[in-house]
Amino acid sequence: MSLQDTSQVSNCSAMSDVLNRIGDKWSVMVVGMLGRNGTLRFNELKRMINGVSQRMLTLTLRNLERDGLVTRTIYPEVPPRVEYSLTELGKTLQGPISALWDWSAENHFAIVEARAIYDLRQDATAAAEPRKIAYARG
Amino acid sequence: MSLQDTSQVSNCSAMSDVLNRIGDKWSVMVVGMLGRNGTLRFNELKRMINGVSQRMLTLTLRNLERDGLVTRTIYPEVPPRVEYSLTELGKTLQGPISALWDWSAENHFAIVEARAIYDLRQDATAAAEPRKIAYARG
DNA sequence: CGGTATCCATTTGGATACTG
DNA sequence: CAGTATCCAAATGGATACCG
Repeated sequence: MSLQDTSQVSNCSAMSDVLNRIGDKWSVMVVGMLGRNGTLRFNELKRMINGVSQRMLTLTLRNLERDGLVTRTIYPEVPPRVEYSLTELGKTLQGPISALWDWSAENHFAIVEARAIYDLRQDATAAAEPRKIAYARG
Repeated sequence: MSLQDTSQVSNCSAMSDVLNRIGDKWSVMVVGMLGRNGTLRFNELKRMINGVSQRMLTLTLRNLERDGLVTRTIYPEVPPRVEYSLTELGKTLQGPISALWDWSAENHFAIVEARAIYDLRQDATAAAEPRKIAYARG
């Protein structure tokens, strides 16, 4: 099976399944952070990932652990310490995620701009229309 | 500003914003399909993307159009024909998306496997535990 | 510190019916 | 063909309180 073959319509369900996990915002953030920093504690991650709630971070980490992308190490101390890092599999995901991250950094402004233009157009055409539904059943 | 600099904590909100759009399943699928096939009609996309509803495909395409990633061309015929393709900006997203797609194809099985193992462990430890809550308020 | 449990508002998205 | 509109069930996720 050649490598180029991945461009076929097949694997659509695999992609779909994978995306359900790593396609979500928090997962990408966690992998990104762990990729850069190697090992992080729960609250370190929480502080670094802007806006994540404790609940969501916990869920995200559990799912990543379940999928074999992240390891969780508990140190039985008081107060407890739990450290997270990427597995070997998780590290291979770093490349694709980084690419996405870089793309975001490079093109975020273009997107924001495109949105503004699109919205202006919508407003303009909406205003140009002769008031759509009024008078119905009058 | 050097390219390596994107590895800083900054751009977290840009990434977050971008992920809200392209991090969702259907968007990735649409960009993937349009990237491969160049130009596609609405129902062609619908048939190629397994499981997408008409509603979701419409919403996804509108959002991608709004973000400047996809163009929408209407041909005033009967029956109507509407064609979608990637913009230049959209094409630059192809690289990152392809990388993710290839990664999915390569590692899907490893993930499924990891899940199975994780779930087995959970079941095992659950069974090993001495019945957690019972007798409370007895 | 690193969680879990519960509640509840909001969002999401499929199903269905209708339209130019 | 390519949508739009509406309804409604289910999933999502924040807030809060409590625990080892």
